[in-house]
Amino acid sequence: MTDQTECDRLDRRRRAFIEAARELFVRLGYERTTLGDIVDRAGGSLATVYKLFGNKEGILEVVVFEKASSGATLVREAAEKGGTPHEILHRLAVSFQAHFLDPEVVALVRIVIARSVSDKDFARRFFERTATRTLDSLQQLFADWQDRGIELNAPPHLLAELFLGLFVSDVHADAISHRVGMDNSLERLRARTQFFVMGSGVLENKNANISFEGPNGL
Amino acid sequence: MTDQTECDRLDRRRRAFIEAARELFVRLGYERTTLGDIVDRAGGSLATVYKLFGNKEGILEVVVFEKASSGATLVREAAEKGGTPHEILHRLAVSFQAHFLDPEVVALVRIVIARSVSDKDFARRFFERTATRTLDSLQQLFADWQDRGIELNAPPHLLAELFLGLFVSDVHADAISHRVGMDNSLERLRARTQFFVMGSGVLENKNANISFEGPNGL
DNA sequence: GCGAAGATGTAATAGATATTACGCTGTTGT
DNA sequence: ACAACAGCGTAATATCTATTACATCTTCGC
Repeated sequence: MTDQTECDRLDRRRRAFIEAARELFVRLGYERTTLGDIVDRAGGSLATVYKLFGNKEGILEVVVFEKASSGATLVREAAEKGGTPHEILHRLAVSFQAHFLDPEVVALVRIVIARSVSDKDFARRFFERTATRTLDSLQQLFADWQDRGIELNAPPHLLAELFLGLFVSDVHADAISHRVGMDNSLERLRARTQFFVMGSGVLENKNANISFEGPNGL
Repeated sequence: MTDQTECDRLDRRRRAFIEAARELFVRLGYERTTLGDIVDRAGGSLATVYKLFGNKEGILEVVVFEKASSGATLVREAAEKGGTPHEILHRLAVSFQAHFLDPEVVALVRIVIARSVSDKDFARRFFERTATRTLDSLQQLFADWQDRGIELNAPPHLLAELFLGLFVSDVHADAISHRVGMDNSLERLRARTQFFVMGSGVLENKNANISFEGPNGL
């Protein structure tokens, strides 16, 4: 038994199951997707599914947490490019919108919410790895700005909640209404960034240019 | 057959079924609640459930739409009391928070989202009767203010979305995380209202006092 | 009290699907 | 080429629950 080839073969199977499961979960939801469906689509056999994932929950766990990333990376990237706070916030808004409103992400959120009733721990872990981390990293960002002398109207953690809330409320609407009359125009996004800039008090620091000289542990 | 007493008897049964179903749906979710559970808790019999509601979906429909009210009434009430826009918005924030974060409402939202995958129309109707109506009525409010000479930073419909979003994002967080570390303090609410007041530009109209002399079709 | 309409409780039906068991097949390393 | 073994396909199991059917019991006007 050459471990390498074995591992590859199984790994390919594993990938196939995961892709198929994601596709189906997204389209039909968790409950309505049967293990039979997954096997039909991925090839292979039920026995292998059970060997690899233990049970149906096991596959869901893998599918969800593979896709569930926090926005921390996006925050870092937007901040690293520098510019005025307003510019940074707008960049961030663009990438947040793209990330959170990705139909696959929304579909997985639906599934997590549905499961959260019977498996609170699962949902809590999901929340932790997505929202909580993103909030922390936003809070860091605002705290950094404050340290650099930018005046803010509210404590960083409140601003973090408010900024993220701008997008979460859209995710929620999308999760329920399945994008009826959803407007994702750049205009709308700009208006929201503008609104946040005014509300947070960042506006008054219009000329502050964030560059990278100070110690920056973000 | 005296229609009245018959009607009363059936009605009492109907109420009992609805209450029991709501209690169970909220606690266990829709899928995990069996019609047997409902009958056990409400008394009566399966046959009567089918006579009254047709099938399991029928009960869900009634339970959900009985509880799903729009915030339009809250908007009207808050506006009618008058005061500065800031005061009105704060009153509104208080009642919105109480309404949207009611655990039963959140639980029903979870159910609607879960069902939205297989029954988009159901979810769309829910969205229509809650979010859309509330948005319309907020938009009205802001448009009225504008007509009375209050300057706003953004068009009324955008402000309506943003104001409602302040609460929807909390509902979403609650729906997933089941209130771990949720802060519903009045301080936080005040900060949010303040934030909105700044962002919307209502602040600059600090002295405007909304009274009721003009035609007001809200 | 009586009789009929309607409610009740129980049990049968029927279909779905997670999970397990098992014999078969193709691959792999020698 | 071959022996061992991992994955395959199928079928059986076992349970669960919406829905229907039916015989019995209540209720209520008369």
